[in-house]
Parts: sequence; structure tokens; C-alpha cells
Amino acid sequence: MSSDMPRPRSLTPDRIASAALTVIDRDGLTGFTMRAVAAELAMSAMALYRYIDDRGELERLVVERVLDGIDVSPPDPKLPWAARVTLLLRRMRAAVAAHPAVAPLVPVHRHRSAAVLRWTETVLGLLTEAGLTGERRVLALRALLGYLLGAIQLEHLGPLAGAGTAALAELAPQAYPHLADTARTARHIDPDAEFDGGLALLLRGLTAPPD
Amino acid sequence: MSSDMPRPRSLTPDRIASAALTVIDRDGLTGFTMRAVAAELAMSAMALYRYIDDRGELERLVVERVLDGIDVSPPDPKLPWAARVTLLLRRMRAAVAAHPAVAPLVPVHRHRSAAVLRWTETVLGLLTEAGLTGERRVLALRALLGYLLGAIQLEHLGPLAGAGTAALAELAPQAYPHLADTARTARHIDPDAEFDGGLALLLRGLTAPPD
DNA sequence: CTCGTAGGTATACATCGTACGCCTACGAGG
DNA sequence: CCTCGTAGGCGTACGATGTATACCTACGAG
Repeated sequence: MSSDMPRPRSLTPDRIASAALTVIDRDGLTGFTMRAVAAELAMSAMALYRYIDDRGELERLVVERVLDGIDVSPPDPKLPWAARVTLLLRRMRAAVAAHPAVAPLVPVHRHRSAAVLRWTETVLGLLTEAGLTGERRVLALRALLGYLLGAIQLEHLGPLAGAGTAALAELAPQAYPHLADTARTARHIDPDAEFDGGLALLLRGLTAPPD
Repeated sequence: MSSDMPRPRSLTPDRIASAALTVIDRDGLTGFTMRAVAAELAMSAMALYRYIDDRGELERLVVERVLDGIDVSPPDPKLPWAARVTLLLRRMRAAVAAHPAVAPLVPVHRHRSAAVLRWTETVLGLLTEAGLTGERRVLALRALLGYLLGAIQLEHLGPLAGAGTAALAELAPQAYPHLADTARTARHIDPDAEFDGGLALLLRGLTAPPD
């Protein structure tokens, strides 16, 4: 055999992910098409299939690329424990916020990302430091992860995340008194503060007495 | 004009939603097609467009149908406060769990559902009873909603929600020690208990001192 | 009975993911 | 240098999808 390297060319997975991300940032998820990504790489659509199996794998690459930028180093140990956890969650949230259109893809492909593994390991380290082990640590992680993913969905899939809240404040006069009132208050809250605030409530619960 | 009712026929929005849900339950989201839903109704695909504007509206109908079954009556006031909130969240979770394949559609169309409005109003009532008002109530609602939506995503979009956790327990031997350990523990936890447990942590934080 | 309207359908089109088969560039072996 | 096998790259094509358009038709009001 003359086997080894007959034609070692062109693309790296990273360049592909990068092109796909460019397309998504520019045209949104609906513009995220095999043909569009190929065009972004100045290739034919089918050429992509020399590097990936199918659309699913492309999505996976995009999610991994978005999440790979996350800094997973443990924050300064001198910070209060809650502040350190908050920092880590904020980093993940910020990574997604930098490319809002990929938000719906994150929950689907999250578990295949090495970055997420590292991030989770770091978070677990912090939880362990706080004295959480065994089942309590599992529950704490699940609660944090649930809150994080849910918050991301709420921010990027909501009724345009603010316009709808405004509508709620108008509508529902006496049929939904609490709702109308809450929506009115919510309009004045900064999204970052809202994320941090909800998280703070959760963290307070995590560190309560071990039953 | 002879205007009023020239031909008053066939379908109600509810029958349409019902047929769509049948299709989704049987064939999953990928089988959820205009043609498939039409076939389920023994009609041509285009006939559907006499009743709905586009696919998006069909999705909305499905989500509304799934969520409409939720019991939004306030639970027995003799129950502890946390138990009452838990009950309401469980109801929403159960409604989605009854049709797992629609889970990805829920965050997208949630805000247009009257059932969600009523449900939210009830939850807000409970939060108010617990002494939460103003910003604190907004944050509490957001945290609960985030946790709920996130938990639903985690359960239905995970790595087949269990198989992946198992894989994590095997993999990642010394590279991710905390993770491997946590995954091993997680395998023995019932999903319902996990949901309730994480929620309990959050609720504990909600009722802590008002800063 | 008639007639206008809304119900229902058939057909058609653009766009999507991707299977298939063909050329071609290029690195290794002579 | 030539040649040759392999993998890169492309053109075409197919089935599926959402939906626009134009048509026929059943039916209730007059």
C-alpha cells in the first residue's frame, strides 16, 4: 500500500465550527444550513460531508466551540463560597449569551462537550468544599444545572425576553392581579441582576443545615 | 349579503391539537408534520390551513393542549407552604412528562398559554402568602420557573436521561474525580426524588431572611 | 332554487438534508 | 520523474417538508 497520506487537506473541525457559528450569528438558527455553512467555507455543500457525518455532528461542533471558551479555573479561594459558584455559573451564561441564537442547541448537545465536563468538575469541587457530598451533592448540582439551563432558555426563548413581560404588565388587569403586578415590577430589573438574584436564592438553600 | 354561515364545518382547534398530539406521541417530534397531522384527521395537508396560519400556530395549540390539563387550584392551605409550592411545580412537570416528546416545544410557546398564566397566578399567590413582594417575588418566581424549565430539559434532552449518566460513571476515571463519583451516586436516585430534592433546596433559600 | 362563501383538495415550488458517482489533486513508491 | 491509489471536492438528484395558488364543491340564507 502507498497508504498513509494521499491528500491531507483543507479543513479542521475548528474551522468548520467557526464558519457555522459565523452563519448562525449572522442569520440565526433558521439560516443555519449545510449549504450556508459550506458557502461560508467557499465549498460545495457535499464537501462538508468529508469532515462530518451529518447535521447533528455540525451542531455538536458549534456547541462545543461556544462552550470551549469558558474559563473553568477555580476562582480566587479568598472570595466567599457563594461568590465563587456564582462566578462559574455566570461564565457559562455569558458564553451562551455571546451567541444567543445557539441557545436552543445547548441543552441538546451539552453532554457531549468536554468543556462542560471540565466546568462541571470545577463546580463539583466547589460544592465539595462547601461540605456537600453524596446525594446532597448530586441534588445541589442538579439544582444549579437546572436553574442555569432554565434561565438561559427563559432569556432567549421568552416572548422576546422583555416585550412579553411588558405585554403581561398591560394585559391581565384583574383576572391575574399578582401576575400583572409582578410583571410591572419585573420590567425594572436588569437581566443580569435577575439571574444573580435568583441564583443567590438558590445558593442560600444549598448551604442550609444538612437536614 | 347572505353572509353569516355559509358552511360551518368539521374541525375545532381542540380536535386539531388532539390529532397533532397523537402524532407526536406516536412518532416523536420528527414525525410531527403537517401532512402527518392532516392524515390523522383524514384530511389533505392544505385543509389544515383553513384553521391555522402556519406550523408555529399548530405547535402553540399542542403546547396549550398539554398544559391545559394542569390543575391550578391552590392546594390545601393546611399543608406546609413549601409542600404547596412543590405540588404546583410537580403538576406542571407531570403534564409535560405525560408527553415527553413535546418538551422542546414548551419553552418556545409557554408564554402564549392561558393555562400557564393561571398556573403562574396561583404560584404567585403562594409566594405572596409567604411574605414575598416586589423584587423578591420576581426573583423567586424566576428562580422557580428557571429550575422547573431547566429540570424538564435535563430530563428529556439529556443523554437519554440515564444512559449518559451511566457512561459518565464509567468514563472520566481520574481526570474528573468528582464527576465520576457524583455520576455513580446519581445512578441510584429516582428522578422524581431528584426533582423534589433540588426543588427543596431552592425553596429553603426562598424563605430565608429578607436581606 | 340559487348563489355566495368557506371547506376541502390537487398541484406545484423553493428549500432542506443527504446518497451517489464522478473527476482530480497530490503524496508515496518506483 | 512518472505513475497510481486514495481521499478531497463537486454536480446532480431524490425524498421530505412547509406553504402559495387556483380550483372544485357542499351548504345555508334568501
